[in-house]
Amino acid sequence: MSGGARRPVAGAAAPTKAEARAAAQRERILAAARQCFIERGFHGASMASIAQTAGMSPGLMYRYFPSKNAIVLEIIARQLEHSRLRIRELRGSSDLPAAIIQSFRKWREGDPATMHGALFLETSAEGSRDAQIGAALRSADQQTRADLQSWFDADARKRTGQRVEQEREARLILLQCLMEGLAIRLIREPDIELEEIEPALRQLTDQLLGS
Amino acid sequence: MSGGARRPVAGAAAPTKAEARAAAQRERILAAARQCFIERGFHGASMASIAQTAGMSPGLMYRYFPSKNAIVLEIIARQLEHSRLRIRELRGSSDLPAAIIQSFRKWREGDPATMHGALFLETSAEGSRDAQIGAALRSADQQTRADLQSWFDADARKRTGQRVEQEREARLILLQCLMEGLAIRLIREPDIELEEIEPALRQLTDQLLGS
Amino acid sequence: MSGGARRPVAGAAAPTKAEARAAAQRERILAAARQCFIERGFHGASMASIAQTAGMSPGLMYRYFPSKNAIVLEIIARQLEHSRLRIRELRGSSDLPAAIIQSFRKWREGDPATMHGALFLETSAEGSRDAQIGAALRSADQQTRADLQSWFDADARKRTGQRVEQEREARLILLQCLMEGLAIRLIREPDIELEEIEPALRQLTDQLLGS
Amino acid sequence: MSGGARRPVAGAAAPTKAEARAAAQRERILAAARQCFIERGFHGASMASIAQTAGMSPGLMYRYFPSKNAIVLEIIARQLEHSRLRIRELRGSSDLPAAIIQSFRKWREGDPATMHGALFLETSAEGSRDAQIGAALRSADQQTRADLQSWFDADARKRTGQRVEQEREARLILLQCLMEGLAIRLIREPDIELEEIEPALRQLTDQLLGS
DNA sequence: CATGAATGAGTGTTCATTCAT
DNA sequence: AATGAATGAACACTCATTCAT
Repeated sequence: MSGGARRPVAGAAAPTKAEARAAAQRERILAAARQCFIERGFHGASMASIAQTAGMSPGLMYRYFPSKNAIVLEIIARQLEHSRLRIRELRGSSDLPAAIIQSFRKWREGDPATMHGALFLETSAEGSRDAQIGAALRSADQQTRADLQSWFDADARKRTGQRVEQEREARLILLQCLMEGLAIRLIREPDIELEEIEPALRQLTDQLLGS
Repeated sequence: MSGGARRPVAGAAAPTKAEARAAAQRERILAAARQCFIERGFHGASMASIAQTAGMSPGLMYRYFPSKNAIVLEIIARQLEHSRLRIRELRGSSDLPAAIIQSFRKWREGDPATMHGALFLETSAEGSRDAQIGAALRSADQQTRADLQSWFDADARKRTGQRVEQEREARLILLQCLMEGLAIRLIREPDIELEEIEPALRQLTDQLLGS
Repeated sequence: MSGGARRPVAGAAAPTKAEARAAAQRERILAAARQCFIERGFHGASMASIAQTAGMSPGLMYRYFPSKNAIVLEIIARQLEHSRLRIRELRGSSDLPAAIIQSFRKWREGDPATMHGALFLETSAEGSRDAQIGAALRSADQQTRADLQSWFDADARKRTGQRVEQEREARLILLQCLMEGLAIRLIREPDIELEEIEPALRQLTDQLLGS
Repeated sequence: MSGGARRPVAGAAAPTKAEARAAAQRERILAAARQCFIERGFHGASMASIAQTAGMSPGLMYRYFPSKNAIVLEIIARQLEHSRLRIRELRGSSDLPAAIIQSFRKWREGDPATMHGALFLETSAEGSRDAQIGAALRSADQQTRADLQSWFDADARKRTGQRVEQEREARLILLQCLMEGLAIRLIREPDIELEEIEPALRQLTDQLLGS
């Protein structure tokens, strides 16, 4: 990004038409791949099926991605970024549990701007085997934790009398556990009524957050 | 053992030598498959690699399991059973958070009698695509929830002044979320110090359990 | 051919270049399969051997046929069609036996436009086990019978009673043909009523054995 | 068979108990193999299925036959012998067509003492590929021809020109039998001179087509 | 004599990847 | 830029054959 324009065009970072097209093609491929991965898994989805879903030939995909694995990695990276943005959105909210619930609700409705549950699970599993994915996961988790941290700091307005002053880190981790655990729950039991668990969730988050 | 009756006991379950050997072979295969599945995933592990790990020829495995899928299902079934037993063990404990921590500690040390994290994740992901696995998961979840239920009932000794009397179900779900979320956490961040989160976890479980 | 419209003809059946190539590939595969089936049988011929004979990779064949069985069925269908056409050719002939002899001569010389003997036998055998092949055989037999029927109708001209003393050997051979042909018939059409053909059979055997 | 007893037992050719048992085992295997071959074909039937049908272990079969192919060859040899005996039975009959019909009727009912149709076809097909089987077929055909020869000689009694108007269908069927039977003949005896059978064939077709 | 566990080469089939067009 | 035909090394699975018991 830094160090000058890659192509000698007027202006600093204006993409050429070709670059814009290439970017659009990449998006098409990634959208198709995401759909196929959700439906059949990373291993189960074939390049041919992704190509068909993207409406292009298998060969063309190799102009934009060097391998299937590269597509997987890019999908994972994007999903992690989406997850992080989703956490960030919660930060401004004054009613945390309601915001969490609302976020999960959108997520469960298949909002493509959020990480899909099956991909979340499969990515986590793959991360325990593939070093590259594992590193990406740890990095994303650190960032997410930092986001939650600043959120806690902002939210630590007047809160009184916690039974014990605990390590912030621990409470952060447990909040994350709660949310990811809920994610799995909703995959494995799609019929859970989110409204019904909201009060209990509120209680827990109150506890974690402080008062 | 040799030269006499093959079933010298009046009881019902004395296995013949052949049956014992067959059972041992099945165990060898399952142990090898578990290891390969952990290392490479359900789809990534080939029958050849499992056979090699088990120290036998590929063809021989088909004497004990009709297909690779049957092995996968058996692995999943056992892992689910182990998960359930692990929950049960916690029930008798007087110090719940400590027991949870202890359980997770054993689990993280790779105790083969507990469900492996990567398998847990991959099983959950696969369950969202494969109907048979999905059904097994839902069934196991119901049983686990029932176990937790009875545990709650037993533990509902004198507890006073909850801010709001909430639905039991919701609290059960959230406890499960917390634990499963912690499972994922430990896969994705193996360096988390369990002792450091114990106090906060205790706080949450107290909240969920009642007082 | 190049540079212009891909379908320059007003007619309906002008194939594109790609379609023509696909058709040619299918023919190459079928020709190779036919040869391999003749040499080694339906079950004895492997996809690898067919691919090698066709001068292509095994994987490529699956672009044109979904399975080995589909190739077998196509080969059988074509052979049945050829058989039927061969019967039809005879119809116009004024000298039937000469035409039959001529037809068999071409057939024995390996004319690939006629059904190969070994395939004929193996198809008949397989038809007694495989329902799909069995149905194809019965259907083809019905059509052939209908063709022969119309031939009879047209050919029922005046016939005079030759009574030439012929070589014994020839009559022996034909008796054997009759019996073995009847064997095939009864496999392919198990519902034939033997009583109903007895008089005609008697006539023929009298002719063969007799004065 | 000649040259003295193989084991130093009293008497010339009296089989020992062991030999008798071995012969019985061979029969069990052959009977099971015949059934399996009929149901699934030479290639489709596995040694395991034959062993199960015979009620013995796969390994034991190798004590009596060196290979699966040896079983196939023995089955074929026996079937050819049965065919020949069947022809012989016809010889004494005063009413040939009735005897043929009767023979085919028994055959179709699955008389295990006669060659099974599917085996007949498959054997004929296999004989065009396997030199050993081909030679066996040619040898058996020669013998059969010789049997028919003597039969002709004996049966050349006075025959009168019946000229009954018969069912068309029956004549159609027999024409088809004749042609298909000829097809088999030419595969099993490629040296047959078509010209030499033309006159007799003409006679038969005239009979079939004619008034 | 008899078993059946064990082998390993072979089967039909799939699929990531390449490349001539 | 784009195609899709082509490859070939997997894959899951089968089976004739062997051999320790």
